[in-house]
Amino acid sequence: MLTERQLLILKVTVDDYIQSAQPVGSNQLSKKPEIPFSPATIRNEMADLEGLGFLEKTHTSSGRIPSEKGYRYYVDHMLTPRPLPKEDIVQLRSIFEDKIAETEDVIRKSAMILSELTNYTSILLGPDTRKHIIKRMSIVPLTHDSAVAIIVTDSGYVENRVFAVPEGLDPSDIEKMINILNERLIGVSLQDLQFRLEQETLSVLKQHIHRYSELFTTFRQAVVSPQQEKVFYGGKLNILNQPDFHDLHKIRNLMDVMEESKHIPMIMPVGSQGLHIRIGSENALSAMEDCSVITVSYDIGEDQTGSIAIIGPKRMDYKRVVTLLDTLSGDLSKELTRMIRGK
Amino acid sequence: MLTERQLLILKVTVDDYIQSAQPVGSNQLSKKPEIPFSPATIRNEMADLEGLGFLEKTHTSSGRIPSEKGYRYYVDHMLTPRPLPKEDIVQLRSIFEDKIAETEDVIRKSAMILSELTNYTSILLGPDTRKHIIKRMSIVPLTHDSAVAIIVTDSGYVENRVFAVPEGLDPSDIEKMINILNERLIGVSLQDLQFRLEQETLSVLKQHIHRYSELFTTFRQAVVSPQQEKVFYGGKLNILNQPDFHDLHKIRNLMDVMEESKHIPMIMPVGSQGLHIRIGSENALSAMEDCSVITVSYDIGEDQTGSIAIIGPKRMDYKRVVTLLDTLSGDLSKELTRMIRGK
DNA sequence: ATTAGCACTCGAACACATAGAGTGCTAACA
DNA sequence: TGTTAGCACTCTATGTGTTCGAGTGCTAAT
Repeated sequence: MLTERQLLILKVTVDDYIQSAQPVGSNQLSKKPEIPFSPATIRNEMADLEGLGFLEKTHTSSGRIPSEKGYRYYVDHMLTPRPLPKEDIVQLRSIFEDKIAETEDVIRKSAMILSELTNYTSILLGPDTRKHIIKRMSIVPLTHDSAVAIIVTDSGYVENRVFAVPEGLDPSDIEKMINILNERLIGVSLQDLQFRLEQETLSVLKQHIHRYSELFTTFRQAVVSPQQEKVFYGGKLNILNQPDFHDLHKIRNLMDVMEESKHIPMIMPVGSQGLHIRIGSENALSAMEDCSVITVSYDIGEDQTGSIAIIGPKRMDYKRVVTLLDTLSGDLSKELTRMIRGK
Repeated sequence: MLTERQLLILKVTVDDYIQSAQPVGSNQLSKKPEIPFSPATIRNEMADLEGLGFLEKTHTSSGRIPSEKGYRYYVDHMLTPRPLPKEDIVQLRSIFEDKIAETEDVIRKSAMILSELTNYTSILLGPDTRKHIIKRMSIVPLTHDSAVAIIVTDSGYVENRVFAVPEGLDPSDIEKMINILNERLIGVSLQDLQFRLEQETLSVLKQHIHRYSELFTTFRQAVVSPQQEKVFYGGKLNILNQPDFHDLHKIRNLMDVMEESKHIPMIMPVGSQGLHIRIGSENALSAMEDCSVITVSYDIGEDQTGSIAIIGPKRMDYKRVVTLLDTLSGDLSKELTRMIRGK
C-alpha cells in the first residue's frame, strides 16, 4: 500500500509529465508549492515508487516518467473529475445548434469538435445500422439489367446498392415485388431483414412473380451484404502534433491501423458499455502500444448504440478527456434520441 | 539551345536522381554504359547545364540535382512513353473484374490500385453529380416534422437529405407532391433541377397542395444544396514512404491540404481536359511546393467527366505515372460509360 | 575538343571534452 | 527515526576538432 506522501508524489509526477512531456526530477518537483519536501526526500520516495513499478527512468541518471502501471494507478485512483470549463461546454453545445440535421451530420461534427478540443484523434462510430428500423424500401431500375435497391430507416439513414436484374424481366414484376416487400417489412430492423425476407416474403413472391428466384437472389445479396457501421474521424493528423511521436515509422503504422476499418473493432470493442481507458500495451494492437485510448458508448433510443474513442499518447490528459467524453456521451444520447423521435 | 550531349546528360541525370534520390556526380555518371565521356567532360557540361538553370547543387561540392526547370524540360521533351509492363496492365484490369458494381466502387478501387502501383497518393474525383440525370425522386416521412428526400440518378447514385416538414401537414400532400415531381422532373439533370423545379412544378404544386410554400421551401433547400463531388483517396500515407519528405511539419501541412476538400479544386482544377503535370511551385498551393501533381480527366457518357490526380515528390517517376494515368483514364471512360448505358 | 591531374570544398562520421540535470548513498540533523 | 544536506557519479546533449570520401573547378597536356 502506498503512503500519503507517495500518492502525492506519484500524482504530481504524472500531472507534471502529462503537461510537460519531460522526465520529472526531484529538484523540479520540490519547487512546486504542493510539495513541501526536500529533493532528497523526493528522491527516496521516487526510488521506492520505481521499485514498486509505478515510475520509470529513461536512463540511469534521468528524471522519472510514469510507467503503464503508474498511469493505470493514476487513472483508477486519482481522477477527481472537475466540471468542464465554460468554453468547452459552449463548444460542445455548438454541435447541436443546427436546427434540422441528420444523425450522421451530428456525429461528424462531434468528431471534429472533439478533436479540436482535445488535440487528439477522435473516432466516432455511428449507431449500428443493423438496429435501424425500416421505414420504406424501393427499387429503381437503372438499365435493362441493373437496378438500385434503397432502404430508408427511421433515423433518416439511406442504404442503397446496385444489383443485377435478370435480362428481360417484366418491369411490373419489380413494381409488384417492392409493394410486397413494403407491405411486410416496414418496421423490421435491418438485422432481422434477411431472416424475415425469406420467412415472410419468399412464398408470397413465389406466387405473384414470374422468375422470382433470380431477382430475389441478387436483390437479397445487395440488401443484406455487410452493412458496415459508418466511421467518422476527427483530427487524424493530430498525432503529428504530439512531441511523443517522432519516429516516422511508428507514426505510419499507427495511422495505417487507424484508417483501416478492419482494425476499428480492435480499437473500440463493439458492445462495450460505459467508459473505458486502455493504456499502452493494454491495447489489442501492437501499433498502438504507445497510445492510450479512451472509449465511451452512447445510446440512441432504446436499443441503438454508438461509440466514441479518443486516441492520444499515453501521456494523455486523462482527466480532461474523461470529462469531455462523459459530457458528450450524455448530450449525444439525449439529442440523437430526440431526433429520431421527432421532438 | 542544348547540344545533343547536354540533352543526354540532363536526361540521364534526371533519370538517375528519380531513381536514387541522391545528388548525381560526374564520376557516377561516367560509369553508366550510355555515357561515353570522362568525368571531366561531364563536369563541364553539368556546369553549363547549371548555368542554364536546368541543374542545381545542394551545396558547393555536391553532385547535381534537377531544378524545376530541369524537370519541366525533361517532362516536356524527354518523355518517350513506353508500353506498360504486363503486371501493371493485369492490375489495372482487376479494377473492372467485379461483375456488377457501382460507379463509386469502381472509382474507389481505382484510387486504391493506382496508389499501390505508384507508391504515391492518388485522388480521384467522381463525375460531377450535377450532370447526373434524375431517374426517380421520392420523399419518405420520418417523424411528424421531418422527412428524407431521395433522388436516384442514372448512374445509380443516390442523393438523400433530411428536411423539415411543416407541422400538421397532410401526409397525402407529400404523396401528391412527389407524384408531380416525378412526372415533370425525370430526365432532368441535377444542375438544372433548381431552375426546373421552380419553372415547371411550382405552379402545379400551388394548385394541388395546401400549404405548398413551406413544404416546397425546405424541400428545395435540401435538394439543391451543395452537391459536392465525391473524393476518393488512395495511399494517403504514401508520402511517408518518400525519402524526400522528412520534415514532419511540411508533411503535416501537406496532408492537411490534401484532406481538406476545399483545397481539392486547387490541386486538380475542375474542367481541365487531358493530362497535366504541375511541378513544385507550379502548384497553386504553397504546401505543395515540394510535390509534383499529374492530373488527367476521364469521361462517362457524353457529358460527365471526372478527374484523377497523382501526388508525389518532384522526383516522381513521371514516365511511369503518365503511362499509367493515360491507360487508366481510357479504361475508366470506356467501362463507366458502358455501365451507365447497360452493357 | 577532350581529358588527366590537382588543389580545394563540403558533409558525414567519429572521437572527445564540457556543462547540466539528475541520481544514489552517506552522514548529519531535529 | 524520519528528513535533509552534501557529494561523487552517471548519462545526455551540445559543441569542437579530425578524418575520409565524393564531389567540384581549373589548368595544362593530349
